[in-house]
Amino acid sequence: MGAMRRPTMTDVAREVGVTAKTVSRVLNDGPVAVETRERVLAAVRKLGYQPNLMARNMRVGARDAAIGLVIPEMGNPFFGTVAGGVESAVRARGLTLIVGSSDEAAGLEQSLIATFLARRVSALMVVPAASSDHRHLRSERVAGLPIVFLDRPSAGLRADCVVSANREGSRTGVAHLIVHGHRRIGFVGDVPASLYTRRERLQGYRDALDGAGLPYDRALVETGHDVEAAARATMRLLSLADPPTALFAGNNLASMGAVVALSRAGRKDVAVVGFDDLPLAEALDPPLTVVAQDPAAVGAAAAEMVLRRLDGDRSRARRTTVPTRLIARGSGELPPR
Amino acid sequence: MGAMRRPTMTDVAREVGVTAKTVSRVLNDGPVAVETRERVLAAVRKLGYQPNLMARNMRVGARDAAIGLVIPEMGNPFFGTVAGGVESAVRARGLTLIVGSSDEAAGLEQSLIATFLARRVSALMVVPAASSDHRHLRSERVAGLPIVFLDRPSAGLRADCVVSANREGSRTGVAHLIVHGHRRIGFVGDVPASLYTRRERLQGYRDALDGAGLPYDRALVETGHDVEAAARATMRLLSLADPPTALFAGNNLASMGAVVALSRAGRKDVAVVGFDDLPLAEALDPPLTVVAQDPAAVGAAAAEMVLRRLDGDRSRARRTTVPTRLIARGSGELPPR
DNA sequence: CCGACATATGTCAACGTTGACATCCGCTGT
DNA sequence: ACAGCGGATGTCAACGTTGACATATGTCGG
Repeated sequence: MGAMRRPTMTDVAREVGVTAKTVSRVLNDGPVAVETRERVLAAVRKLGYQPNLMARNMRVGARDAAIGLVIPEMGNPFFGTVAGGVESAVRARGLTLIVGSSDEAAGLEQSLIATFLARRVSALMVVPAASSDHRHLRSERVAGLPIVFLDRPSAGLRADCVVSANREGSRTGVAHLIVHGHRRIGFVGDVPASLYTRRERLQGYRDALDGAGLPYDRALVETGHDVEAAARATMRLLSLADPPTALFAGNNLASMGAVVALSRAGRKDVAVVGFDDLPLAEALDPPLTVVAQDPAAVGAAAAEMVLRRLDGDRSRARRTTVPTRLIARGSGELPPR
Repeated sequence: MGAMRRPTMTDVAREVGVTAKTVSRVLNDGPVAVETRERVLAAVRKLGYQPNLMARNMRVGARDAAIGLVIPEMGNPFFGTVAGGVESAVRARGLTLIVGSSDEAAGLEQSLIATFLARRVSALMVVPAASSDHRHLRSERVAGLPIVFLDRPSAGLRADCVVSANREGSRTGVAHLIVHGHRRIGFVGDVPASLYTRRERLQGYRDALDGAGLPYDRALVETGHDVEAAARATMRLLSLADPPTALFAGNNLASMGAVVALSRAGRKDVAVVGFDDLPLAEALDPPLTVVAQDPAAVGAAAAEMVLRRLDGDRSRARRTTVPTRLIARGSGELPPR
């Protein structure tokens, strides 16, 4: 018994002695005699028949009951949680979510989007890669395909988008450090500098400094995309001639890097506030104060938006902002020095 | 200009004044006059034509150039990293990975697999949900569809599978605690108790006890699937009449739970070894000793296996074990009491 | 007992693409 | 001049499914 062809409707039909159309009707709840229906179903089970969704979708011209989501990295729990939020919302409607990772590269993102489109997904959700451009999606939008961007807005395309309150959240976090007496506050941010979230959060940092009449010192702004790079960035800040007494970390990896670096350096006196919560934040010494995002809520909000669009909502593109929340645990309340 | 139909090959052909077949040839590098090719490509760009993969795949009868991966949870960085490992390996071959989450439910897993099959993926990779059964996939296997299981073996199906060295790794981790003088060691494990990784790791724990002639005390085995549940499990262990002096945590969430609980209880004297590394392990106080898995390697190994099968390898189903590595950082070397 | 009508099933074509094969053209060599 | 050839393009059918429409069979009222 070699590798055999997957059975088709016609095979099932032949087995029962009817036409493919009758099988089709059985499977689509059309009008079929009870007895026939049962024989067809029996044959379906016997042959292990599974309808070919591709052929079906092609015929009915419908889009696929799947929604494509593109995220920059699979391994980063932030995006994983976002995807989880999207999935539960989407699943509740009987739709399937298929996820792919762009590896933060515009080229991969575009080809991933192309394969999703070629698969005729019924909607597209995208966390844009750092330097991507979405002009190429204009024709899709015109053709009525719902497209929603998450965490970062689109470039070159008016479209729905759901983001965290980056600037406001950062301002609050940095202001918190200022209230506790800090005047030199380092910023450990994501890379590249052009990244939307990084720009917004840096802007919030500057807002807070401005609000307190403190100067903006470029020497206090460092960068690193992964944990180790962020740790090195932190070390550079600490070894400045006039080092910061507090750090603001611009995302989860930067927070980890800062925490790791301080721990290696044995510095428990440096105040830290991180953007985005960490699962072990409370177990650190001192426990980490954070500006918590709600990644699952970002995903869920974006999914709701997509579902509304699928239901025919044709209103203007809207930007939704998911609030952040300051959670004071200790590291952000340390006094200077 | 309303929502318009997506252009087909025929539309492009009409635009240029040739047949659809010629357009097809241009797009598939068939023999076409240079000048014709250029005019066709121009029309393709002008109309924003994108080939319909569904129709194409149906015609050529080929399976889709996509591989389906089912994981139990999107938000858990362990599975995210596994998926990342799979994706880089698969992408290197020009294949697309589509990921879905079963939410650790056998029913969802099965329907997710069904939608992948209906989309004619060319291979299936599955991290089985806790209590799933894969007999229903037998016909697919016979039909030559590569199926590889990750992290946990399949139930009711002989198939390739890639797992971590769970039992051996746990044995090593627990033996490490024993070497440092501990005789009462708590086990904080995953739930349900029937979960493969949980069983294997518990078995490794018992192996180590046996090896040292220590008794197995069921009161020392506690359980919790998420961080908070694991923290409560840890508290229960600590409040026993004859509490453990060390803890072995059976996965990343259990480790976090244990760490959080100890931190809340202000107990820095309890030794801990966790299965699976955590990004902040070294920044904890004391730094966390772990039996590190290599989730990306698990994903990569499974992907290699799938690619071999796709290349026609018809040899017997094989089980690959990815080794673990003990990383002593401090928490596992604390003395009893 | 006939026409109207409902129910069960069949026939055919079409969805967008490509494989198999046919045709058309211009060029070569003799 | 013409067979022979190779390159460019066209024609047709088929992939598996379902919509539109046709046909067969039975049921009922008058």
